[in-house]
Amino acid sequence: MKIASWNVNSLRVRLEQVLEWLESTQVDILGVQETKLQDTNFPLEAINSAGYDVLYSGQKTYNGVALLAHRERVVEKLGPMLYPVTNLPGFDDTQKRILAATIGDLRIINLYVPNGAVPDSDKYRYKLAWLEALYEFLRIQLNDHPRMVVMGDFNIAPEDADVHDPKKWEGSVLVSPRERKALQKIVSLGFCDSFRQFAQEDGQFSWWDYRAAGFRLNKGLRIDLILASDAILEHLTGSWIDREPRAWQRPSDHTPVVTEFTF
DNA sequence: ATGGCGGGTCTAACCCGA
Repeated sequence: MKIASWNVNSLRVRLEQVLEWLESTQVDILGVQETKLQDTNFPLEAINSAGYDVLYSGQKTYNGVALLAHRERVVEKLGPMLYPVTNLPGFDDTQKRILAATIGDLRIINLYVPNGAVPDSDKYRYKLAWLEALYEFLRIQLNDHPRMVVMGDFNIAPEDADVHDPKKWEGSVLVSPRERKALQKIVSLGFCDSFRQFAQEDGQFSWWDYRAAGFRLNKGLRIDLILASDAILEHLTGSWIDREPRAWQRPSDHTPVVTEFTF
């Protein structure tokens, strides 16, 4: 089974790209971030017609997440998406950034972690508070669901190897020590960064700035991650970044990341 | 050092992202 995560930067603009990519890659479960759509405007029929069940939690203008599961390859074999969660428990937040669901005995969590603006700003403090609430949520969830995939736009590059120019980025938001520690704390609950479970070439990123020819010059960051819990570690068979959609006309600034499992 | 691109919507001397 192939599980993928893609920040599409407006599902309204990127819908055809998402459907084309799913058709060509045969990805089974996809977490989408930054739909930027109210639920009343969600393209439910188009996604259902493409063969996917979908859950979504959106708002106007900002944020918004969705979770797609292929009807024949996932839902009919393992079961429907159940027990959705769209908020971090105990964290008062109007921003739609999380969507969790259970498929069979697999708990899937799709995230759009706050950006954080600049270190020590209000948005940065919100990011750290959000990550702390996420830590508590995942700690509880792992007890009930040892088989778990946590994916999304983490807005954190875990290591300097995930940054095109670590010197230039040092201390900036997306790489600053406090947010990296918050991510490490979450991973330490019992996850691995699936991409790093396999030998990878240097300079592989999942986001490139639209400005200053970021993609052409490969000035990017790897901030889109798929974490796998220890209980499913043995089922990992591969993890990669598909750069192709970033080269398409009118692309998202993120490209999809994929992890494959034996189940 | 700055701004650059590309989404959004209150279409702007706009806001936001990463």
